[in-house]
Amino acid sequence: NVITKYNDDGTVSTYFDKRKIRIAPRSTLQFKVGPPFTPSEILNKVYLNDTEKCITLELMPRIDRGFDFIDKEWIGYKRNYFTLVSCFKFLEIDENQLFFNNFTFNLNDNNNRHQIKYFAIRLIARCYEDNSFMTLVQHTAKRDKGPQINPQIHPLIPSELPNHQTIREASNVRNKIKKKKYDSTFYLHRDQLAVKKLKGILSTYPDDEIKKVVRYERVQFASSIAIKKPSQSNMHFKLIVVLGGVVDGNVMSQLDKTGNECYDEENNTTFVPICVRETPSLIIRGRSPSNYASYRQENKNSTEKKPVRVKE
DNA sequence: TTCGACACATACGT
DNA sequence: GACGTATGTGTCGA
Repeated sequence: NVITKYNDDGTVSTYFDKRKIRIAPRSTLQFKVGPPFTPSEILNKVYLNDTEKCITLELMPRIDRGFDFIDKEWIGYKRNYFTLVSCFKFLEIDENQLFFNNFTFNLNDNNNRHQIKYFAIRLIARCYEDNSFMTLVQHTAKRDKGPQINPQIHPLIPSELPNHQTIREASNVRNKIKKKKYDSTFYLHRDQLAVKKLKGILSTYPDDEIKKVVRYERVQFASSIAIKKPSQSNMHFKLIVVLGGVVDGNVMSQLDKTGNECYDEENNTTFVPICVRETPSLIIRGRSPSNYASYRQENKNSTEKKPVRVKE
């Protein structure tokens, strides 16, 4: 009933069917590495400074909660949270060089160059069959008592992806000392840099606290989405991580090949996709009692069977 | 049948 | 170890 798999960092992912087994909500077994992503698909080239030299960007996303591998399919639950984290890297440039060099990056649109103000990542969901957009929502730890938002575009600098265990450990930290411990893993504080005057791309990020890792936590598919097709067969979904460059003005029509709405009217900037990675086909189980371990078929003598509970 | 709202349960973090 | 927190899911009723 349970499949276990060792992660790169020695932690274990346990995949189990919630129709058969119930695991406590705060159990660490709820954390597990999800499906592998497709290789990067490049949508726009990035040029270094004013040269013709192209820079290769590598996206490194990982799912750390919410998807189980059951009967060769990746399964999530509409009512439950998932966690997706991501970083990115330049293949040709060590991230530490960003601090000592005045690198700028550009996108080409025919003969026009657009200087990238900052790199950013966004998360979207689509229907696997017809590519239509699926709304995602994010809660705070307060859930019903807090606000509900759509996953945002997050400015980001290149970094290593923290391992699965680190994401687990840092998921609900309030303690100051612990926060400090993880700070350099997740943030660069531009205002605390020793560099006197920044000139390169770091100077055009919107805030002094710059993320090194995007963490989409407490994400769910919107409760209103349909899980089944009219034929009653399962709908399939995919999660898509997009790395983009944010540039001034509205250049979406020329450079966006993904159909994303990415012009930000308020700031008059455009998120231009650079590369994307997608999950394989995902199934989302709905709220039907048949998707839970407490479910018992009528007129069967199985009523004495209780759902299996796993204690640690 | 589906969904929002509220409730309960239980391991985690402090 | 007590207490508050976070989150899977049970349930009610529109």
